[in-house]
Amino acid sequence: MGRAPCCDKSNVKRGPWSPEEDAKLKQFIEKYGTAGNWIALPQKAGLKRCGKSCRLRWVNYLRPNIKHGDFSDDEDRVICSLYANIGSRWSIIAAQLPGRTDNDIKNYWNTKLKKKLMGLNNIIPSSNYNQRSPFFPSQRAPPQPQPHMISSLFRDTSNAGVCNNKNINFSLGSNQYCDYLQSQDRLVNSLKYCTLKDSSNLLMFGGTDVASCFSSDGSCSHQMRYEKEIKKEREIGNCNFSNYEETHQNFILDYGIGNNIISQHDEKPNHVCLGSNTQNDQLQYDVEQVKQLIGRGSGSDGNNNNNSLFFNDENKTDERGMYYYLGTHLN
DNA sequence: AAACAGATCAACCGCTGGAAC
DNA sequence: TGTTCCAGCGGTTGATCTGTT
Repeated sequence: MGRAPCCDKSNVKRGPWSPEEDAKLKQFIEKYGTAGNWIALPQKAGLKRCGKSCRLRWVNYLRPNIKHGDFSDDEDRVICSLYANIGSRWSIIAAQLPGRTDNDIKNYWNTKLKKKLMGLNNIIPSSNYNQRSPFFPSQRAPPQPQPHMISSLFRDTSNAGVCNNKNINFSLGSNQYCDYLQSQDRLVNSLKYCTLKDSSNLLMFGGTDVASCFSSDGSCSHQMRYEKEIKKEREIGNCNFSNYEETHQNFILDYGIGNNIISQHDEKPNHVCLGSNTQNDQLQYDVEQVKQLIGRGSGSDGNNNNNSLFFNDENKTDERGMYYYLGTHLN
């Protein structure tokens, strides 16, 4: 049994709003507010519209101080930086840009900014353009700017010592990628490359293999995960990854499948946990060790560039058959 | 000038989470 | 604790605009 519809769809007007409707809605809200009930508002305001439609019209168009068009370079940077960090959470991004709506930013990203970045950013290996994704073999991987690629646009080479900064934040995550790993019951060097840092010293994971798991909508993002979400994912047994406890300088990086999310970060402040299928299988390092284990790579971003750092504890990564690359674009 | 293709963006849809009961 | 309702969110659609042939 589905939910009851929010309004009688046969009795409400749809499509573009007329100036008269705009005026009615604006006048009503300015006089009475929304009274916390959008569903009841259209009837009170004398509008033959769905409450949702009214809300959307107000929020995206009629609300005071709305800005449209002409995004500044600064706004571009904010959008890109936030997208690199949190992905397509447009309402959060919009909250950082006064006067901009989530809808506007979403449209701007999808129609202009994404293409602009594609044009500027040559990180996307050209060989990938006509290559089927190894993770989604049946799907031609469309070139999409990925967060780690975007970050590289904002690199600050003066931060070359980012890995020595205490604010290192490891992040890896992509629902599609996780779903894939889970459904295939397969770990494919889940940690591939960690490309870049931006001015906030954020390290984002990405790289050739991960970047090639594009979904058609480009939503294969490598997002920083918040504790709330981690908990949720733990609860549903999904795999996902990172957490950053600023208070304790903790970093947890978990590539596991199923019920293998590490949960002991509160117990071991200043530790980095990599992996695991079981807690015994974890690789644990304190922050100082991590600093020492990060070295320069010799070309492993899939683009034949000598531009990666790597996190490499040979004793342990060998037995696990993987390395941890921290790719950067340091020249 | 007409036809077509691609770009744009306002609006819609379905889902989710939280509040109220 | 379970159910219902609603606001808000992100993805998608489709009408319109703009550029190209």
